[in-house]
Amino acid sequence: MSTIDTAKVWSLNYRLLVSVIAAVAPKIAALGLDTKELFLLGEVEAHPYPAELAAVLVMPKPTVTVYVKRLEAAGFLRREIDAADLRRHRLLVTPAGRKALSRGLALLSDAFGARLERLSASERTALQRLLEKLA
Amino acid sequence: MSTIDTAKVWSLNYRLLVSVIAAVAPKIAALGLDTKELFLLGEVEAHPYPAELAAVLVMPKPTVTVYVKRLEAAGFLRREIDAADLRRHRLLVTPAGRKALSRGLALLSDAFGARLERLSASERTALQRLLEKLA
DNA sequence: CATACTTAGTTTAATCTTAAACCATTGTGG
DNA sequence: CCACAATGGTTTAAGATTAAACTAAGTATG
Repeated sequence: MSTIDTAKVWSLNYRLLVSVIAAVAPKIAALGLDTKELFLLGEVEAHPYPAELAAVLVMPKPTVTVYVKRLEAAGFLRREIDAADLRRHRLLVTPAGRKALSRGLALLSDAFGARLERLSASERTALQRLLEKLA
Repeated sequence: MSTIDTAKVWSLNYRLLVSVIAAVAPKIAALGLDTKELFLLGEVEAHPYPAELAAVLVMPKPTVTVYVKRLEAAGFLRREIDAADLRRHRLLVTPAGRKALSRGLALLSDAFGARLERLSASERTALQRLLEKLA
């Protein structure tokens, strides 16, 4: 595959993601969540500290600070100072946060599902397998 | 695959893109280009009008205005008023723009190359075809 | 223990992005 | 023709994002 084609595949993939996410954004917003807040909330259980979230989500620390503040204000997150290390803020998803998270993920899933209807069943299976190989 | 898993696959895919792009961004910047400017420049030949670019790249018109201005200032793009419709600005990639574009795409291609090496040649072709259908 | 070094998270200030309103031109129905 | 809606593009002003500098806490070294 040529250089140009390789780059094209990825910019296609990128555009696909951006457009599907843009399409669900309003519905996610209705849950009281911004799309990126949703992604962040989805990683809190696995990575309960802001510094870890910044690393995993590939975003700068100040951005995490802002999102965590908003999620906390919205009641989707709580924070506790880690007794063992007073610098660290352990984050906890509240029940309301868990509910919003699962609804948000369902919306995302639906949105991608709709797009996937352009493909046949076997094509969908193939795509999923390819993405899993890459991710 | 459950709802949650579907969403997870796509958010993983999203993160993959973001992190690889973040990794090449400095090299692309050395060409005098921002990543998004590169994506835009790459579509100018196929879609030579700002309104079309906004639609294809899933970005608001004012954003296109800004990027086009910068690309023009950098000498990568020229614009002509369309004789047939005085509202339209036809965009043209300059030789310098073409050079920067192909270098930028090569950088992107290198960065994604490692990932794509996980796939066979035929799998890569299949992936491209599937993404084209979806995007 | 001091001193210097690293890490967690925040603040501030600058930059990037974009919604809303705008102007100019073109298309259209009466 | 002539309102009037639609389209292409820009401006402005507000909001989102983030680099740089900072505070506070922990770690390591002599």
